[in-house]
Amino acid sequence: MSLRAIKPQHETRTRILDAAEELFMQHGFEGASMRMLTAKAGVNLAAVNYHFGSKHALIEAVFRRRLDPMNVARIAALDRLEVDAPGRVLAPESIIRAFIGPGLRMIEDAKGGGRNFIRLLGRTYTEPAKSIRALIGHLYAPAMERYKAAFERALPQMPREELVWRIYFMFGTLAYTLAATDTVQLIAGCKPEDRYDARLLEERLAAFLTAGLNAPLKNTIRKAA
Amino acid sequence: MSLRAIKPQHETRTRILDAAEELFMQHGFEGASMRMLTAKAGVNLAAVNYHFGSKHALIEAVFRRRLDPMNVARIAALDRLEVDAPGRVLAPESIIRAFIGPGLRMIEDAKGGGRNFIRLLGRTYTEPAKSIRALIGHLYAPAMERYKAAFERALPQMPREELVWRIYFMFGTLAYTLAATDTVQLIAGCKPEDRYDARLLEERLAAFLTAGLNAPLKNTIRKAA
DNA sequence: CTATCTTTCAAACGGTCGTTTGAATTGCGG
DNA sequence: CCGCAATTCAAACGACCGTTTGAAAGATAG
Repeated sequence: MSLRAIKPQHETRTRILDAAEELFMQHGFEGASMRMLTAKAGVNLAAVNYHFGSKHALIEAVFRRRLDPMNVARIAALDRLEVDAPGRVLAPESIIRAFIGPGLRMIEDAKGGGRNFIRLLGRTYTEPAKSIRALIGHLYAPAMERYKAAFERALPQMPREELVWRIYFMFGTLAYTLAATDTVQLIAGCKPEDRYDARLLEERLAAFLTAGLNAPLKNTIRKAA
Repeated sequence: MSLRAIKPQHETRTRILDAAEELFMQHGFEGASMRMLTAKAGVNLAAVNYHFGSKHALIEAVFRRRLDPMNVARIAALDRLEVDAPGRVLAPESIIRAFIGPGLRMIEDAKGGGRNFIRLLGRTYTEPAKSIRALIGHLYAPAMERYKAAFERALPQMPREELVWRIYFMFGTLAYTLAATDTVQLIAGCKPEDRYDARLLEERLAAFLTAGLNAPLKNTIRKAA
């Protein structure tokens, strides 16, 4: 009934979340101030505290908005694998692809904030603030449990302790790869337009991680210490 | 000539560096304030600006103190490999071990700040502040060049672009592994006392990274996109 | 002991932080 | 059109930030 187009019920909330996603990624949680953030969103300084309660609650909301659906998708992908091959043992590579797929698909969302979020997420695994690490761990827990169990079923001959470490290494590689923008000059040798070709990146990652996960078990591993 | 033991020429500098190393690791560069830092070091608030000039210069000094010798050790380890096997092609695993060795050895320095530093360093690869990422990249550049060349010589049949990515993945795994303290509950299944058994960790990492680096080259990799 | 240079110290600087407040504005069912 | 609730707004709050200052204290050489 007005000149302006429909005003969504919580447009202000969304504008704040979008601005926060980008600024947290660029400057970190402490480096991005409420004044920066509300200015970018085009809302009043007090709006964050009104709609979210505090800066910390805003951080939490930024993660929940994207991470919850992403982990739902991860679990769904694993479900699909198990339904399609009932009773059979899954190939480790399939499980790896099911896990990294949703993350890489979000990176293709170039203009939307999806790419920003993925980079922010990668950063956050090594965030100093304990409360934030705890939040991330909490949001990840359900998917993590499912995948850990799937890997254990797919690799019954591997010692549990070694498997936990290898899952950990895979997780680290993924996190770091997604977090890095132009972190190290190392990547200089690669064409910029390839950096976010999710299809190519998925192939490269899947090959690397699968080989790492299936690395031969030297007898020294259990013997040492 | 006094009651107190010898007062090293720059004891204050050292105390500040040690405190900064630990607090930067715990709270991040922005989260650790000058007041925290000087209180922990037991020096006056103005001491940092007097001895280093600014907080940023202190951050730089913290990195230089440990990173320079570490990269010297890395290059020396590679030199030793090449001298011991003149003319022969190095095994990729040897190169990997030469690179991760100095980092893992520093982690064994439990009571000293070495372990703190390694964890701080792992965090910093994904640091939002551009100036800090640039500093790290700069300090790493010489060692990085040498190792990249060594991998190219050791794996002449691998496409350069794919090799760059795999080096990148290895770097990420290492960084993340060292950075993580108790980041994700994932690691819950592993005995705490094993977490920093550098010998065990080196074996696990070397096996994982070597397998990933040598992963089979699917023909899809170059074809896609 | 004196003179000179280095280092330490308490205090304050201007600025920015996250948050709160109370009034103004808006949207909407009656 | 009115009344009420939800939202926006400008302004201010106290706290903490990194840095600077100028005087006090310590070390050193003649």
